[in-house]
Amino acid sequence: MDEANDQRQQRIKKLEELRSLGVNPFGTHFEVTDRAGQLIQLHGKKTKEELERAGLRCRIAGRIVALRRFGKAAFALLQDGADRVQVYLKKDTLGEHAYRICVALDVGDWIGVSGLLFRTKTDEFTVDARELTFLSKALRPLPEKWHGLTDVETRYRQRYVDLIANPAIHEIFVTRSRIIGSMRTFLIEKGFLEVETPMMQSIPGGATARPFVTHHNALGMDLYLRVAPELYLKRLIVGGLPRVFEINRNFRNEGISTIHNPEFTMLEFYVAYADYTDLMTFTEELFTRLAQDVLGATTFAYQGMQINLTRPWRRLPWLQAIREVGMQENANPTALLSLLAQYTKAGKKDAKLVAELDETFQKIVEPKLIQPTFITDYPTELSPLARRKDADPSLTDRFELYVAGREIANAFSELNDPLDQRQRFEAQVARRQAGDEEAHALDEDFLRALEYGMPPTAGEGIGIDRVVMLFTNQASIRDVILFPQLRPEK
RNA sequence: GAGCCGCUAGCUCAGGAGGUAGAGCAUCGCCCUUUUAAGGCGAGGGCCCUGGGUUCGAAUCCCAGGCGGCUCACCA
Repeated sequence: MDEANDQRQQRIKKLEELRSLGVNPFGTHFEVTDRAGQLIQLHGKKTKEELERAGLRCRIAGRIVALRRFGKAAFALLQDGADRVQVYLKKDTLGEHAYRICVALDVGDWIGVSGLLFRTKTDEFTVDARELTFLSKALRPLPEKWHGLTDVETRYRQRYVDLIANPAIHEIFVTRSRIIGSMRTFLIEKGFLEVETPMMQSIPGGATARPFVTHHNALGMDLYLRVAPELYLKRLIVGGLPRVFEINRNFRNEGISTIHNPEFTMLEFYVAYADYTDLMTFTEELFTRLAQDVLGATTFAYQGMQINLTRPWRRLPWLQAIREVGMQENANPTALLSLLAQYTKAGKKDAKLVAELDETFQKIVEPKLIQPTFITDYPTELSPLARRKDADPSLTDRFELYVAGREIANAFSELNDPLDQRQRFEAQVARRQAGDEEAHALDEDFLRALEYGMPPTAGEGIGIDRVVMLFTNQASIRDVILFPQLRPEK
């Protein structure tokens, strides 16, 4: 009945044919001694004659992604990881029994082959199969060979098909892994200890964001998925671990967009005895290293912009950025000037003015920060966990890094004065009571930890998904997350 | 959450002055032992996202809903 099952029915029929040949369509083991990529690298340049003389045997496995049949022979294109190699299946060579297996093959099936390397008449590097082992049957057809899979919804929902059909997507996630690997190596080289802190927290802290709530049955209590690991990592600094980092998921119960997924990956690291200016240098070094490792260059294109990571990067105080960029871009410079004047007069403590300036910054300044820029000296009002500037306690020793008009990192000298931290928490609690669901809750244990003494410390968070977007030239965060959040089908 | 756009065969897409649906690839049958978008001949395949409405008649027009994309709002 269901015509969606038409091709599926055909494949089930072939599956039964395999069984009748004594072949298990879902096998267990195949000794792989070669990888397609290796074979191509080692022997792919050899001439027809060289290959013939060498008589190289190989044993590979993979998925059939294309199948060109003749009467008594066939060419199968085998996908092995990121690489593809052609296999020649000939009745005379394989024998009657194995060739009957060939007849039951479909695109999508997994097979193992051992054979000899050669070149065809058309000079294609090919494995001439001597043995064929059927490994696993695919009951569903793969997307079409030229256009592949383009439907965005299917690509996200059925990422497994996307990965099969679109090699470029595969490549993005290889790059993602390399970026994270490179970060980890860099940090470990610099003497950091990798740690893991709670994802389930009874008091969600470390960022201004709405948390997800979950429930622990045995404890009979609600828990929150963390919005940031910050407060736990600082407890470790108190505990005497001078350099720690964590690469893990954060969860924020907020809107979804091309740059927001409810769960996202964050690198946070903390350095005792350092301040935020040290971290600017450190960040430049880290990104230079990443770019070199992943792209082999420190300039690259992102969505039509040419990004140049050459050091040093611009450093621009927050207020100055608003004044400079705001005056160029703002449709109403007079209003902005009066806003800035009011703010200065109000002793920089007026929460409403700060909020207005913050809005101006986000709307007008952010999109203009294309080349890597450190925006420094954020108002204390906006930075409840950051150390105050000695010269101006209304501002903090903090920076955010912007690249391609987007916030990539946030860092500051950590507030280690437990009494000041208590006051800041209390201010947050007041905002929470006034209805701000994103304001921090007061974490008594964190304050207790600070009272044991935290050395001067600088800490930073880097949104890894956004870094991956940058280095892989992707416009949407969904294209750098394997399984982005979607509503359920139906 | 709001606006705009999309949803038709397994995949990629046509069709949309209203008359119950087409192509290519894939599938199935026959031929074919060096192809690579293999080829030749033939065939089958559709809850046209869902539910209402208008109409003699709806894939097509109207309303509501679902899912997705983009933009905006909020955030990293």
